[in-house]
Amino acid sequence: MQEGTMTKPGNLHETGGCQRVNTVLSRIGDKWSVQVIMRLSAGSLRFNELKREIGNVSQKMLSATLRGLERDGLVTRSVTPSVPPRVDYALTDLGHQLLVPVGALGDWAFANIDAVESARAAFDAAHSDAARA
Amino acid sequence: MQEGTMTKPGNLHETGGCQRVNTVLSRIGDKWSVQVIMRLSAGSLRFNELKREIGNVSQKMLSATLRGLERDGLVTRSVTPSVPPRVDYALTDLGHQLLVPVGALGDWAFANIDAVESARAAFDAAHSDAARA
DNA sequence: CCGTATCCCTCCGGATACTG
DNA sequence: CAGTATCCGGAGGGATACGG
Repeated sequence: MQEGTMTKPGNLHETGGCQRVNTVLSRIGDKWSVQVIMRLSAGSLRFNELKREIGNVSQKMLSATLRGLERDGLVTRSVTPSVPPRVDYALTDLGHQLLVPVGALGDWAFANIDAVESARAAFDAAHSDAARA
Repeated sequence: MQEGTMTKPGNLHETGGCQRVNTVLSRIGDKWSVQVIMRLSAGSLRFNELKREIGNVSQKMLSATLRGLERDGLVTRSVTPSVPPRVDYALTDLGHQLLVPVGALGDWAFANIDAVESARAAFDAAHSDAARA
């Protein structure tokens, strides 16, 4: 982490910055955005290809997620007006750049998921101690 | 991003891994976790210190967030049974390690927030074109 | 001081059906 | 194929009041 940005106590009083950054974090945290970004990292995909790959996502949420990502300038939506219509989604430069920190986070999560899950198990066990000495 | 983990197409079929990783991403994405982790990066804080620093968080959400982080093994909760009671929260090793990728993401967000916001403005303008030629 | 409990309301997200 | 529209349940999250 760098000291010169939002992590320094000196500018934490600038709450506006935290709020704005939070809007980006919220997008990362929502249920499908990361999945979509990951799938598109290999190249552009059509709507139903995306839907098939992710598997358990509804059309509603997929289109909503894609619209959100498009709105944020992270993916492009290319319509080919043929019959049947064809729509391709791809990452923008910004989207590819986002892939770097998101990938780092994903790698951390992947590396530490066992630690987190065992911590959860321990915590839950310690707090359901209706049965103990 | 590394090729060897969850980002490789070869193991995307292992949906269980994605699901598990998603639980961690959800914690990052929730409204207060990142703020708390950031504040605790400088050292331990008491409940109301934390609450005051963040400012607009309710007790309910702060305690819920802290319990979640504690459950995941990211923060510790130290009770000093005095009168009045004193409770200190601090990052665990795992929490400090998480700070690295989270900081990277925060830095990305901070660096690109302008691009994202202008993309949003452009998108919104293009889609509220009830008034045009 | 440090929470928990309750109420209440909004938004997320799934299922289904329909349109271009 | 690529969505939109509608309905609906449930989780998220704020305000307030109360307990240890």
